[in-house]
Amino acid sequence: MKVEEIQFDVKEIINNLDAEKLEKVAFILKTIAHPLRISIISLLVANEKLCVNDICDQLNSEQSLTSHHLSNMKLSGILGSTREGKNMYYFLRLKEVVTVITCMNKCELI
Amino acid sequence: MKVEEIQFDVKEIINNLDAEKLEKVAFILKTIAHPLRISIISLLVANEKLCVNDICDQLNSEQSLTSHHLSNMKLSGILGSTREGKNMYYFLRLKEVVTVITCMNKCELI
DNA sequence: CAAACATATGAACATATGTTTATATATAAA
DNA sequence: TTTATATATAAACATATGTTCATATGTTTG
Repeated sequence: MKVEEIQFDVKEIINNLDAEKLEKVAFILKTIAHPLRISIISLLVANEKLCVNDICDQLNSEQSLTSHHLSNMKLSGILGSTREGKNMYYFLRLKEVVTVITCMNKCELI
Repeated sequence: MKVEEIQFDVKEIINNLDAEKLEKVAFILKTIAHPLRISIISLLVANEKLCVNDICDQLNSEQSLTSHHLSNMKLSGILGSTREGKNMYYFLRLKEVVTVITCMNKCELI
């Protein structure tokens, strides 16, 4: 796909991005734009669901900090959670996040 | 494309996202994740280059605020600028941003 | 060079976000 | 029902970000 074609697409796309949608997009981007959060999301893309301990172990992150980020992302609708015994399992709300993840990897950065 | 296929792709993708790249991605996302900034970028996708006044007029935004955001985005490498007489023209560094914009519109949000 | 125009910048402030520490709550197991 | 385990939460704090206002800088024009 050539640059001009991409650009044309983008122009089309931009015309359909009303202010309200822009704010939603900004909101979701801002919510995941943090290294630890992206790492968490990465894990959850690969794993379907994980409990807090799993995540802390794999990322070498503190329990409390991790929990804070998980709650925030849950509040924002990025993640869901479900309790199983002592563990709280978090999972992706895929529809909203997968395309963002996919996009991120497409970005050719710096 | 079915969800399972997308998910498979994403798993592949995630495996190639090393920590360094994650931070870069987080950085660029954070930089553009703001309504005014996205609006500015929208304009610049549609227009190739615009001076500060053009942008303020079209977005009904304050000169100083707009200028601050423009400088920040320039510092982050999102935008470039070039002076022509009294005017300072800003433009997109397309390679880094267009795919992000394109992605944003694909996100089916809330 | 003075005035007008376009843009940038610094200071002050408000608000949001991220982090740590300590502690509370929920569940399971002894 | 006490203890251990897993997670959540509140408070305090540090830092980052966004905004406004006033003013400085750069450029053109008279």
